[in-house]
Amino acid sequence: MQYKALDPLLHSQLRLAVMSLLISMESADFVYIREQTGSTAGNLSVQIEKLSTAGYISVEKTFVGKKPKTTCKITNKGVGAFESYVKNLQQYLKP
Amino acid sequence: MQYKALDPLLHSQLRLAVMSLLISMESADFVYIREQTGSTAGNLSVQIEKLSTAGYISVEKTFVGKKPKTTCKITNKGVGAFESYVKNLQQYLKP
DNA sequence: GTAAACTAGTTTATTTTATAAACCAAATAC
DNA sequence: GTATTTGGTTTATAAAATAAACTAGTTTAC
Repeated sequence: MQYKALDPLLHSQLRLAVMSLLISMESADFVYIREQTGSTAGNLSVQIEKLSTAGYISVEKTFVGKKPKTTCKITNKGVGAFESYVKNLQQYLKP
Repeated sequence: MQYKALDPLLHSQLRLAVMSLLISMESADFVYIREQTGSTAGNLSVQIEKLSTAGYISVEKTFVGKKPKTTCKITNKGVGAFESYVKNLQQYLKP
């Protein structure tokens, strides 16, 4: 079979966008990711939780002044998963 | 927002594989597509129906000898949709 | 100072999707 | 003839995405 399976965790528009953002920066906070992806907070919360559970990102919750702040970072595992997802996906895209 | 929406009809592993196959050949029949994509007949039947309803592919049912044969072709609309899907998706893939 | 609105999320419910299982009609194999 | 295979479709179930509702606290406007 020429079409390799695509990691279902990454084959989701929002989760892929989150990973795409995080792969190109050291870390990003919840609000920033929400703005960049144009997602709702609820949806983002769920998808971040999934990526975190899978070990693709790490999530840290702190306070900045009196406001809560959720900061996300991609993990080594996440980088690997993203890279092989992209590699597999390329098969589908080139004619 | 930097991440453009990905056509949900194409952002599905099996439907994308079907479109990927069809974009590089004049036509392909059901059995061939099932083999190449490694999908089950039931799943493929459903996804072909969706692509057909969307006007992304055309489906022709004939008989070869006494056996039924379902032949699929990508439409102009389908080519356009696939190309813009790939274009939008690239944003997510490059760091 | 207190009511209204806003921030930063989480949780729960609903809708949609993907997948699997069951089925059907005809053909071929035994 | 009946068992199996072929080429599918239909229906049921599982999983996912999304939206709506809610929480907990903060800031702003009177």
